[in-house]
Amino acid sequence: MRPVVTIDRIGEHAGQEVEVRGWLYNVRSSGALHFLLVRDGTGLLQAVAARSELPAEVFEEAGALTQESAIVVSGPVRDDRRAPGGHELSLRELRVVQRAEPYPITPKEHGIEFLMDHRHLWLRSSRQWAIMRVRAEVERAMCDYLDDAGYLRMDAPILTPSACEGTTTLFATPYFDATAYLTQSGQLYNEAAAAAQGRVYCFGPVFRAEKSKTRRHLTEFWMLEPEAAYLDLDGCMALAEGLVVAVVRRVLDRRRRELEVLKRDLAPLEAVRPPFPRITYDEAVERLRQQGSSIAWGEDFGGDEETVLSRLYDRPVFVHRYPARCKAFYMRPDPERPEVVLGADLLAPEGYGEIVGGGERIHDRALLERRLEEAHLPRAEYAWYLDLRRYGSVPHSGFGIGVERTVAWLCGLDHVRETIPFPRTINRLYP
RNA sequence: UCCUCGGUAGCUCAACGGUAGAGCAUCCGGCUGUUAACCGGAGGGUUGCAGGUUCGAAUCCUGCCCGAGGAGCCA
Repeated sequence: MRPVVTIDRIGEHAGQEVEVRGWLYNVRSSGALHFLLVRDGTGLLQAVAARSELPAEVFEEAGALTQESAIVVSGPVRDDRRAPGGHELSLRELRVVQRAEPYPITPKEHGIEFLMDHRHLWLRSSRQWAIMRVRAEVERAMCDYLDDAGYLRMDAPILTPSACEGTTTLFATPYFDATAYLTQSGQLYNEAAAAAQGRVYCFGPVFRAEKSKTRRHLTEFWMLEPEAAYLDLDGCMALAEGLVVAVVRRVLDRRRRELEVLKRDLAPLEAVRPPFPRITYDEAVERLRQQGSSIAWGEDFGGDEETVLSRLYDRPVFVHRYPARCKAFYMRPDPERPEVVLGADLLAPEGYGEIVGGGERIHDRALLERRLEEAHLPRAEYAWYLDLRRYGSVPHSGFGIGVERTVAWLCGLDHVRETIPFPRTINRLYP
């Protein structure tokens, strides 16, 4: 009986006759030889059809196959240095499951608009294949790290009654006779969850209706958000540091082949070891000015400032104690310096900018009420949130880490839109 | 919302005031080790839309639509 095998394990079957089920990635022909490059989702395998070894009709059919036709090939496996991947299948039988129509994505260059219009097909090409596998590993590594650290996954709602933080434009959607908003963060619900379970995290899509058109923005993206009771800013930074180190190590360990497909320089990733530098906002402003920036104390950092700062270090860098006016209403002011908050952002190296944002939340009810008022947020909609400060309120912290920005950094991509299967941007809702 | 660049064959681009072209893809033919294979041939166009200038517009002008990069905003 001929075993059905996947290409990633083809090397275990050298000398054996096997069957591979997949799609034709490309075909090259040399008269009496056809080289079929077959993909099956686990890798690429070259199958060779030789005129001298096959019935004429099988040989003809192999040579006439179109790109992305669904095929099942079988024959003996050999080690061959000339073949991509080092293994090769000598074609004995060919079954055409479906002959593909002329495939729009040819082995040549294409523009981003065309590729995004064909995202459903583009995902089959080897770069996108590699990115999706890195993304899946990043998501698993993040969850594994928190699970191992005693955090319980407890997801937050996506449909919410109001703006979580009141700082950003939200997508509105009809909700029976009312209006619901797509969540921009699970943060507030996480605080309720942390009071119930101690250490929690949520993981899911979040939505921003900002008309941002940059390499680091999507309207729909995925964020992992841990939150823990009795955790202070230092503990919060230590958690983020441990998480990022674990994710980088895991990807280097298990997705090295994919990073090679992406031609990612591994040296900067190998350098990601604790401890990460921790600088204050004050120090960051000073460093920026040394670099020629005209930023004034109190201004938030834009993409340019983040890029300049992150290039000063060979590993991710924490910037903590931002001016309160730059940050969300719930961030806890530093008791020793109320004009700054006990929050921290983590900037990824190589110019990738912010991937983590978080810190201590206000646990004092009166102070929180005051901050809500200053932010002109409707008190009624935050009644439940204020309740958390009435019943066993404790110091607590948490952060959010953006999956797409993390993946873009690890893969060395210049835009986050390739890190999510079907990106949603200001002018793309299709496919 | 603002700034910059762009829209020509299915795709990537050239032609920049004087007969719309190339490579890839498709189809036909050739080639026993191809690596985005290569070689020969064929088909393929309302030059984003509307108006204007001109003997003549893909090319110059005006408006609009669409996209990309960036700013702002935001994470």
